[in-house]
Amino acid sequence: MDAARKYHHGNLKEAFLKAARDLLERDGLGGLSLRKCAEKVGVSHAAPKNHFGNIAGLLTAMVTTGYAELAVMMTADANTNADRKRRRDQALLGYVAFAQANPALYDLMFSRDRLVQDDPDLLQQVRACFVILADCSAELGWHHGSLGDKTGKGQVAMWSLVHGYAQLVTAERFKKDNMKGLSILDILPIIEQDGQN
Amino acid sequence: MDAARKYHHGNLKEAFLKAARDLLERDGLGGLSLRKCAEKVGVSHAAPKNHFGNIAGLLTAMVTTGYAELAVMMTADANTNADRKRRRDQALLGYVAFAQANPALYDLMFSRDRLVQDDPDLLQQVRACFVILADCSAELGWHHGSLGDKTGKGQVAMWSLVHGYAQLVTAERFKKDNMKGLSILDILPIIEQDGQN
DNA sequence: CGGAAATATTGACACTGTCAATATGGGTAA
DNA sequence: TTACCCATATTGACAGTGTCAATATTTCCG
Repeated sequence: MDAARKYHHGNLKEAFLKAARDLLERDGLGGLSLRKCAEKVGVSHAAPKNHFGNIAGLLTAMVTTGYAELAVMMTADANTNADRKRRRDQALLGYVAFAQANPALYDLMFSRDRLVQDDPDLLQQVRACFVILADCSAELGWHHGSLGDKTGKGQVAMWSLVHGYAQLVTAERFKKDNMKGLSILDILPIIEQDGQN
Repeated sequence: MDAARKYHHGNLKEAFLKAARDLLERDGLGGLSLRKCAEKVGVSHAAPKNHFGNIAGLLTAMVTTGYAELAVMMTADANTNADRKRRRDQALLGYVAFAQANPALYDLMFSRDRLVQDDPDLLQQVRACFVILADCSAELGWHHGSLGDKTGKGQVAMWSLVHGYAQLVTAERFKKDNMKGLSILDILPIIEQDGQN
């Protein structure tokens, strides 16, 4: 049997995820609904019940794929770049690029009340992204020159900085006034020690 | 005429803001609706139309008061503290304290699709908060020891760091694993130069 | 005092997520 | 093949939502 043609529709789950993603980026979170997705896919309005349970399940699944894509964006050319520092820069640029390419999805990825926060798949993908960022922070000389960071300060600082920057740079409200075209690499040297840059 | 007793209800606008605030922190954004607010206040379901237009107007007004409160939290003891550095620390602690005390509101304050983003009152309060943060960043020695920051790097970095930290520390998802009880002042020294701390 | 304006109510509408009941087709064991 | 079970999809219904037009009530002001 063809795996892509089982039963009525075939791969309805992925079709729903794609439809939801399209609607999200086109009309924003407010323009996304289960019934619109169902119409877009061409099934009845209650079809997603079996696959996602409720709308929080659909959004959580979509967000989970978002974290997976984010990890890919951060490690895209990890092989081609032998230089560790350049790899770190590319990871941070990839992070911001993902947020800018998918602003509504990125916002939803940090939503506090639309997702199933303890979903195992979601947590796994989130941790994968955090590990990559932790590697980035390991490149920096914390504690005023002494390498190594056993307290986690550096990881929290890196996570905070890049997430805060991504959130601000993708917000319509701050685009004109404050960001001034600064890239994440422009402000990164501030948290580096000893003039490495 | 008593200003608090005009017409049917009297100060319906503020009553709605208070009801919305209560519902938001109690039940989250998903549990907040115009009709619940109306029932809580004791008026009909279409009453807020005259004062806020639509629900985006109500949320925007509520968020605007949130920014005003945030500014107060950052400058609460600006007079009692003569030391500039301690004032800065108190401002950052106040910022995070506000986010932790009002997690749902803080999240809504950075929402991208539930607010009237170009509301003049909202923008004014946002800018007031940014000015305070800019003052905080002016305390730091950017550009590797040279004081002064004409590019805005420092302001963007400060805004990104404290917002990212506040967002992460108020997210259920990250509370256990990663934050490890670090305060904003713990990670702040990382973006300071020349071992000022 | 009387009209105008602000404010609140009522009723209706389309839209939403969710659920129970039902229908349909695939997979599998006899 | 046949018969059954289960996954999957449909239908219909329901309560809840924001929004609007029409209407009613109160206050304000000339």
